[in-house]
Amino acid sequence: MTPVRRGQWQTAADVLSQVARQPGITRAAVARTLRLSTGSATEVTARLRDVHLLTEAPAPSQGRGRPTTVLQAHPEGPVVLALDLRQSNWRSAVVALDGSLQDPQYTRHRSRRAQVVLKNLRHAVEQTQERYGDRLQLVSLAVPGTVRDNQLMQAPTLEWVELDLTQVTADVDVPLLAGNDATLSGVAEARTGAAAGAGTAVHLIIEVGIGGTLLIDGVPAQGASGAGGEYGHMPFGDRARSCPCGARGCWDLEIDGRALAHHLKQPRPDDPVAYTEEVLRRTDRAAHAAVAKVVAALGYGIAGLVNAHDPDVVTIGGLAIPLRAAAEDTFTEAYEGGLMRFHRGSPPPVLAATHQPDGPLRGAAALGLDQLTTEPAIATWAAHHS
Amino acid sequence: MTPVRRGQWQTAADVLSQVARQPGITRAAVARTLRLSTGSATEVTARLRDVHLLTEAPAPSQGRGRPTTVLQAHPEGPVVLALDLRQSNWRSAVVALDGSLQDPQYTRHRSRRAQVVLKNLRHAVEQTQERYGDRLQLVSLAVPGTVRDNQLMQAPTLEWVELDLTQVTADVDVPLLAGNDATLSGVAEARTGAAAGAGTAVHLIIEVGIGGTLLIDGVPAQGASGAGGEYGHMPFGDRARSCPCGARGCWDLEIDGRALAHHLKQPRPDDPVAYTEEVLRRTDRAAHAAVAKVVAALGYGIAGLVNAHDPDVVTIGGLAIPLRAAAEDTFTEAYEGGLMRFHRGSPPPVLAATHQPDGPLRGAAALGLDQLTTEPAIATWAAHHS
DNA sequence: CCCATTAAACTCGTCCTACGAGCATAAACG
DNA sequence: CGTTTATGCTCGTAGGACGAGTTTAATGGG
Repeated sequence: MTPVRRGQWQTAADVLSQVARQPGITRAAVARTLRLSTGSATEVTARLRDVHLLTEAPAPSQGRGRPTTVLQAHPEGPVVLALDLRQSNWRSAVVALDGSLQDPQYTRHRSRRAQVVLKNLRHAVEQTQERYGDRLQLVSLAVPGTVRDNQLMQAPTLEWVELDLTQVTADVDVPLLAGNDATLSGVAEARTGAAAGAGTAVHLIIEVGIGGTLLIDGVPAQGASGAGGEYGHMPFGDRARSCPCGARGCWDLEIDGRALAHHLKQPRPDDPVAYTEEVLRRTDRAAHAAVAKVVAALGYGIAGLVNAHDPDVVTIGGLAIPLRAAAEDTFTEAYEGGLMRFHRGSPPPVLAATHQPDGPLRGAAALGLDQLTTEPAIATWAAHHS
Repeated sequence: MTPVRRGQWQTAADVLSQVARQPGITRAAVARTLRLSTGSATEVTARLRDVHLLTEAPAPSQGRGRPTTVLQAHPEGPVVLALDLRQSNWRSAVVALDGSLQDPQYTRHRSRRAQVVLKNLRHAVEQTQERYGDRLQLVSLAVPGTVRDNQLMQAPTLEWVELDLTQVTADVDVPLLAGNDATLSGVAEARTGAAAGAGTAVHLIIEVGIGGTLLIDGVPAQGASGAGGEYGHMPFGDRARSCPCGARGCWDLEIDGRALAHHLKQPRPDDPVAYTEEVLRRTDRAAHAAVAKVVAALGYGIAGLVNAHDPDVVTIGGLAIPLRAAAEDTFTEAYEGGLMRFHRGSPPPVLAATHQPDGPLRGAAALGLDQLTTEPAIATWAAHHS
């Protein structure tokens, strides 16, 4: 409750950010990267230990010299509850400051009705609150749909309409941070996955339609209301075809199972993901041709995004990985053919995402931890913990 | 040369950023926005005065109470030389910490040959160095072309090939910051123009082709090598048409004078800008139809970018303004028709840029000042000035 | 014209943090 | 077992931010 003095916990915040971004980092390594003197490092870690934010464990010795310690989350430290809502199930984990996941849970939906699912999430939040008490600082939720200021605007896979997600934390006095699952999986890739270390990264994931995000230094460009990253609704496609989103010529329509069905002159599939997997298993010429068309549209669109954003790396996830693998040459040709000439010398690599199923959960965890490792958050926590 | 103590000049840097971003701001206003106590404000300004970074002038009194002061750049303070290279001329101005432009100059190219133009710029830099001495901290250069790590990759309007721009500062020991003119005009709009205050903004400018940038909190997303923002080379267009950039179906080809000529079945114009202005002056049906097609492509593409980035506002400059004005309804129809449904309730406004001719210069100045108002830059300056 | 009101500047004691220098310590190496 | 090496620890110093109290310069009412 004492007013926060400017810069008081600045260095401490920097240290915690390091710990959150590189779990298992040692005290000496942190001091080196932050250019801290050993004296300051001693002081900062002592202070962080005093307020229950960190503990230290002896690090395995690396050659000569006095061994250093590994910085770990304090057993009484703050945590984030990360939730990942998916079409047929949802997952949760409690995340400590060093990024470690505790109590991972996996639950299949019994009912897919919005109110039932939200009630289950709310229950999970309440249980976590009971278990962790004041340690629970934030709930970070990944949702497969367009999210705007904690409101779900549309969720085609779940077939939900507009929905207030703050219901999830209605029973507890903890802030909620809801985000799009594709965006969050991009965060995971940019922090600890295939795009780790990239200054600018583009992440794309195909499930039903294509979603993604632009990441700058690991921070997603979420736009004015958090709805950024709807790359599937850029008009890369045939303007004659209209999209359920309301626009026409959307890239989406050229990419997912619906596009395959169109090329194969079949009716629009109920489950575009399963349909795509089915087509990928087929070995006939028609299936190959349809896949090639989709892969070309993918490579071509990615090239456009590379032209626009000049990323260090592009990461792809979901069905994009098997699709590309099914027509590697077609992809490369479309991708490189769509690039501006000066990019061709060293085109940004298009890498498969490494986190895959737990990307959204990891990303939600990472963005949640970002909130905890800000200076004001730490100062507030410290003020309450002697 | 004394090592910089962490956080030593943090508050001072915050104050200077305020001054640079809001020229003419008063000391009291700065203290309020930064939540500084009056005591701290007194100390910080005194320190900044001592090291020749700021001066204070009495502010016109606003009602009761002791009058405050306006924070201004110190007459002996650091400056940036902002340069704006254009097709037929170049401009320069010396920018002080409070954003004030001194010694504005305007020079028409006598020759458009790269080496001649660069020599003139180099001469201007040298003269500024002679006049300002150590006060000159940075040269910030706007160029109409793709810039990558201070190298010009392509400049279609100037018809220059790859070029090392660091030649401009070869005679002086001052860093160079080169950037694309469209990107920099976007910075100007986001800081003090039509997009002022926007968290996320998209800026687009049509001259020869279409360029632009995504701005997040006034900072352009410049990509891995500074070549971001080439929106003209997203494949929004007809894939059958190939673009001089090497790709196909570029938006560029649907937007500028070359597109108008295509629609009017005329040969590719030498000067697409003049050609566009000419067509805009025509009153015949064919010209109107051609303009309408281009305007539709513009609105449609902007909608795609809005879907992808969810900006607070879109700003347009150059020929985009008269083009839209020539077919307002067509634009609105294409723009709103291309938006995802949930954006239609309140589509981001598409505003005319307010800086227009001096946008790139202002943007270059702003990004240059960003460099000077960082904590390490201030600490270094202070160490050298008693 | 003077004094109350108001907003802001100034002064100063206190607290806090980062730093550096010097010293202590725990491993590996020969 | 001493030397080498990297790191941790202690403590004196310096400087900034803050708050409380005081002063100052304007307005506006009586």
